[in-house]
Amino acid sequence: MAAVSEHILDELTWRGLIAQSTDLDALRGDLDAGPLTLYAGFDPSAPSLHAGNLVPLLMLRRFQKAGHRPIILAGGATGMIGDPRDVGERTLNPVDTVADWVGRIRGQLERFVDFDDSNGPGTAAIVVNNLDWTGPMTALEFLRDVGKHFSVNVMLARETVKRRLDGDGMSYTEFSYLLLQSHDYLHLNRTHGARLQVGGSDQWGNIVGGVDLIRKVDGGAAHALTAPLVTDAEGRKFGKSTGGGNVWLDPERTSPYAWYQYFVNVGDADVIRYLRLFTFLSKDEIDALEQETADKPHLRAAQKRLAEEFTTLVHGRHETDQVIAASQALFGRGELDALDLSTLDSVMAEVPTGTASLADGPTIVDLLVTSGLSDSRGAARRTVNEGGAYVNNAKVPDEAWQPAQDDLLHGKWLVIRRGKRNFGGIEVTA
RNA sequence: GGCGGGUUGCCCGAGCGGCCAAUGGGAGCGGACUGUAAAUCCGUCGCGAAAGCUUCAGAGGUUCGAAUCCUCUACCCGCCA
Repeated sequence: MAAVSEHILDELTWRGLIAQSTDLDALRGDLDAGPLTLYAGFDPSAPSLHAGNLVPLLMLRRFQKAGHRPIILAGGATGMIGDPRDVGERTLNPVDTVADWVGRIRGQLERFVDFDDSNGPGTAAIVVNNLDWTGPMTALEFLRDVGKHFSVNVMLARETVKRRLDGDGMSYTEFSYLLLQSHDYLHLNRTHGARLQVGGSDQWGNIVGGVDLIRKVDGGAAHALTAPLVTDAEGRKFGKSTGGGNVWLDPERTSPYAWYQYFVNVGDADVIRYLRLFTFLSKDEIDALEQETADKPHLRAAQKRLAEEFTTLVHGRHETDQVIAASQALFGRGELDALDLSTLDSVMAEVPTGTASLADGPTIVDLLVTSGLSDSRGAARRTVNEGGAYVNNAKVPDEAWQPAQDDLLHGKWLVIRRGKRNFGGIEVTA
């Protein structure tokens, strides 16, 4: 606990979390006047949040720790419309799918803030769903009370809209997204006194739309603050650079072990920035890790710390201890057959596994597929022929290779590896 | 409602009756180098051991033979009403 509390805006600044904002001095004044209510919205565009969503979510958490009140908005209404993106018109998701996803995401969101006043009086978080106030609204109300305040001229000037008009075009539905989100801000401003909305920088236009609406309709002053979109040093969208696909919060989609491994593998050029964005470590701690990365990069101290902190935040301390132990067992210098059975069992619990029987005479190709390390037998054969297949850390160069009783660790496990760092297991049954 | 253009593998994008499982790029994957990093280089990249099988929005059809031609359906784009 820092003795002298740093101003939240100063902290966000050194963390690199402020991309765009309305008048920061005015915001600072409001923040200093007492607990400020702020919100961020999360649309159910998938059945789970992914790592990138955590930037604004943790931002709410940071504000709460600084004595302010966060509102988490689950986009049950906006999720049925879809925020326009550059690549083209979205396909509408079925209503019951959206409802299902809202429920799942809401459960994930709730884990990152406190719902009591443990961070100070008036800081208890609340969760809302914009479907609750958007759903009952009639089309006429929407057009008269909300639509009337928006100039199509201005809307057409938005970057995303311009790009879309140059490309595939855009439906009226997506074009209207801005109005829904703007109305959310107005609603939360009226009902909960929300005076700040935060989000990723891609949300800037939507957020400012709400600020303008509040001013026009109620004459109120509200603030906007966005965080930069997280990309790696190559400018690639965060979460897309390793293994393809997103890094999900849902442990069924991205196991805690995979999550940990993803962050252990972050490049030197990104790791310090990620520490600032995704952890609550102090500036001094991060600076020290930066120095260590510069001096002894091979130790990967910053990566390990990032992975540990971030995994703990998302999956809890217990899971994190498990995956760290598993990672050490698999990537450490020790021999796999030196692991005792209970350790090996718990390591295998963290990686993808399958079962096989020696009586069936499985080959290395079968093992790669049933462990889940290879998508198809063809891919598995390729891996073997490329010299990327290992059993118990010994290279298997022949696709016809079959395990023998002697190969089993503790009489039951085969540790399969594809490439340098993809581990899986086979539990051998009689 | 009318006319015209489009829908290709994870993404972008060639192909325009056989030589197409389908050029090219990106991503992904494996190897070398290293530090479970980056950059670079090499290889690979529908399923199948193979014969072969299933793909080019969907459904039919023409043909010895279709991603390529015809018909209908869905969706997208543009112009006109």
